[in-house]
Amino acid sequence: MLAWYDAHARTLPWRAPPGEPAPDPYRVWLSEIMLQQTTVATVRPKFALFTARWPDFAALAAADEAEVMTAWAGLGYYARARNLIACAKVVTARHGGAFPGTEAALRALPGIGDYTAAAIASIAFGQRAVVVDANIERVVARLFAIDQPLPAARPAIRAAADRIVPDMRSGDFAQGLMDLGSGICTPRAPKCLACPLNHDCAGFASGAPEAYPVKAAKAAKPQRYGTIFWAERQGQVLLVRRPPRGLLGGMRALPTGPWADAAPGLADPPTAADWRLLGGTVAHVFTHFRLELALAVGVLDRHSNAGEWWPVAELDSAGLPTVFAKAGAAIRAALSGD
DNA sequence: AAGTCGTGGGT
DNA sequence: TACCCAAGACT
Repeated sequence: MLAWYDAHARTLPWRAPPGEPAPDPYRVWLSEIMLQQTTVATVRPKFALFTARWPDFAALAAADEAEVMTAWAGLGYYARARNLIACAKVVTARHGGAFPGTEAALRALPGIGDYTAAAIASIAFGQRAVVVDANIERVVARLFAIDQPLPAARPAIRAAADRIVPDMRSGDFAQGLMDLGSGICTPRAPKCLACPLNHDCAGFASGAPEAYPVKAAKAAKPQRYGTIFWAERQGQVLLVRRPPRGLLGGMRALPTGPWADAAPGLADPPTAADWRLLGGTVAHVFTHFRLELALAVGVLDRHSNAGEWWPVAELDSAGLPTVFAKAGAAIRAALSGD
C-alpha cells in the first residue's frame, strides 16, 4: 500500500508529498473539515481562499464570523463553518494557539469527530491512528468481503482496518487507501486489475467486488414547497439572516415563508407589499427532502427594517447558499425579461 | 441512535 | 431523468 502511495499519491495543496515533513496541522485540519462529504474539486478553490484570508488559527479565531460564513457559502453543511470558528477559538484560548497532540484531545474539539481526529493525528502528527472514511470503509469491506450491511458493519470494518494499519506512516497509509478508493476501488466498476491489493482482496476473489459494502435501502425524499419573497426597492433587495442553527443556519438568505407539504402561496411575507407570483418555480434537492419554491415579487416604495438591503447588482457577493443564489438568479432573469 | 444537515458531479 | 455518492459530525 505504501509503495503504491509513494508512486501514485495525488498532489494536493494541503498534502505533503510522500516522505516529506508533515504539513501544517492548521492546513490539514481545514482541508479535512472542508472535505467532509465534499469533493476535492469543490474544496480546492475554497481552501485557497481560506488559507489566503485566514492563514492560521489566530487569524481565524479573530475573524468576523459573518465574513467566514459568507466565504463558506456554496460548500454546504454550514454547521462545519460554525464549528470551524468555534474550534479556532478554543485552540487559541485554551491550547496556546496550537492543536493538542493526541487523538482523544482532538476528538473533543468542535466539529472534529472520529474520522477527523484520526486523520489529523496520523497525517499532521505522525501518530498511528485508524482512519476510516467512506473510501476506506469501501476498500476494507471489499478486502475482507464483509457481508454485514452498513451502518451495522461499521464496528467490524473498523476492527478490520485496525488490523492492517501499520505502526509507521499510518497517515500515508490512510491517504493511500483514500486515493485508492477515489481512483481504483470506486463504488461502481472498480478497476481491480490496476489495484495493488487485488491478490489480497476477498472481494476481488469473489468475482463481485462492487457488491461491497452492502448497504441498507434508502428512504424516499419527501417533497416540500415554499415561496421566495423578492422585495426590491431602489435597486436593492431584502435579505435576512437565518436562525443560528438548523437548515442553512446562520446564513444570509432570501426571505421565505413556511416550507410545507403543499404550496403555501403568499403566506407569511417578510414585509407588507403588493406581492405577485411569477410563473415558474425553482427546484432544489437537499439531503433529506426536495424543495420546490414559488417566486413572489414585491416592489416597495418605503424602507423596511425586516432585514438587510443588498444591491441587486452585487447579489453574487452576498454569500447566499446555493438554493437562494439559484432562486435569485431565476427571479432576476424573469424580471429582466429573459 | 436514527434523523438532520448541502451541494455538485458521475452514471 | 433520477439516483448514487462523497476525506462525517452532531443531537
